[in-house]
Amino acid sequence: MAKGLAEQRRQEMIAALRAGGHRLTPQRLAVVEILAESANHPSVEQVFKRVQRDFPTTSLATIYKTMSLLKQMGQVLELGFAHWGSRYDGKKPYPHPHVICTRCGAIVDPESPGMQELAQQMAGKSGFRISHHRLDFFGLCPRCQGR
Amino acid sequence: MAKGLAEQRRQEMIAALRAGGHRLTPQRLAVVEILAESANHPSVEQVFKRVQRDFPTTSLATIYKTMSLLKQMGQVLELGFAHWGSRYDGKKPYPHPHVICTRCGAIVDPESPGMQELAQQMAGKSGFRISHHRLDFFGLCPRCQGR
DNA sequence: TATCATAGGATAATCGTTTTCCATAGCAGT
DNA sequence: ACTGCTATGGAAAACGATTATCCTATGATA
Repeated sequence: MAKGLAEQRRQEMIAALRAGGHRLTPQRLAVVEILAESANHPSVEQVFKRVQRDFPTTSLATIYKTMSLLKQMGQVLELGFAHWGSRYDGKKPYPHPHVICTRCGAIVDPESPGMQELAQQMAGKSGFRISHHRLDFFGLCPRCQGR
Repeated sequence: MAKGLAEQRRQEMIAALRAGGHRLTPQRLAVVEILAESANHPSVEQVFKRVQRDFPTTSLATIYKTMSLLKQMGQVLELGFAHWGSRYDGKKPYPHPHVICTRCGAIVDPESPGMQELAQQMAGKSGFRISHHRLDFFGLCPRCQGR
């Protein structure tokens, strides 16, 4: 929403790239800018097409590589789905709830009340008609914590 | 846990197949039995290997088809992941929280306190060391609700 | 500006899943 | 039980998103 937020995120991502010793190529800067600005959780394909507007020779592989790089630096959040492609969040690269339309694929961020809300309550807030949901926690099980 | 629960789920799945006008083939019955009994959220590959013990000529496609059928009848819950294969829950085929080990792939069902718990709290209960989590709601957005 | 490792581009490879096509076998109805 | 219709199983090809490969080009430093 706020213009300054996108700019701030852009700077943060660029700083992270610099700090990691990565090169600031035009393609990377383009991806960063798109991720910092888009509130619609874009797909790789969508980012690809937008980058192509400025750099027509860009390869899809470059987008994937850049996404992967930003992700492992914690600068983008990947929303991976099993049957459709992944979606990316560069504005809030930390875990937070999402409401997803199974028909058009729209993804919105409900204002997170602290995560201790019920599914039904979230449905009301977003105006979505919730059919089902998914709540996953990732980490190491007791057996695996011993390295 | 209880022996009777698996048997009950098996009966329910068979009844659902009958009600849907689907044939009770040996392969389907084998898949149903495995899903009703396994508490470890098996993958397609795991189900496949177990069915093969009884029916060596079984095809992987058959398992996929059967899983898909049971899923669309609401008799199994699919836990789809973007980068690894899907996992299936035939014991509790309705949305509920899962705790997943990112190292060994173990999946356990924490006793669901009503879903209004924080990630940190769930970590304590399961003994897992949570690194990140995922909370998704699926449904129709306002624009799509108008068919 | 010269150097050199890193990054980009094009394409092939990967992998879980789906589709295709035909032979087989459930499951009525006789 | 027997027959016949149609859904289902089996084998392999197709699929689609993502990843790897390989070579050239280009940032970043001195």
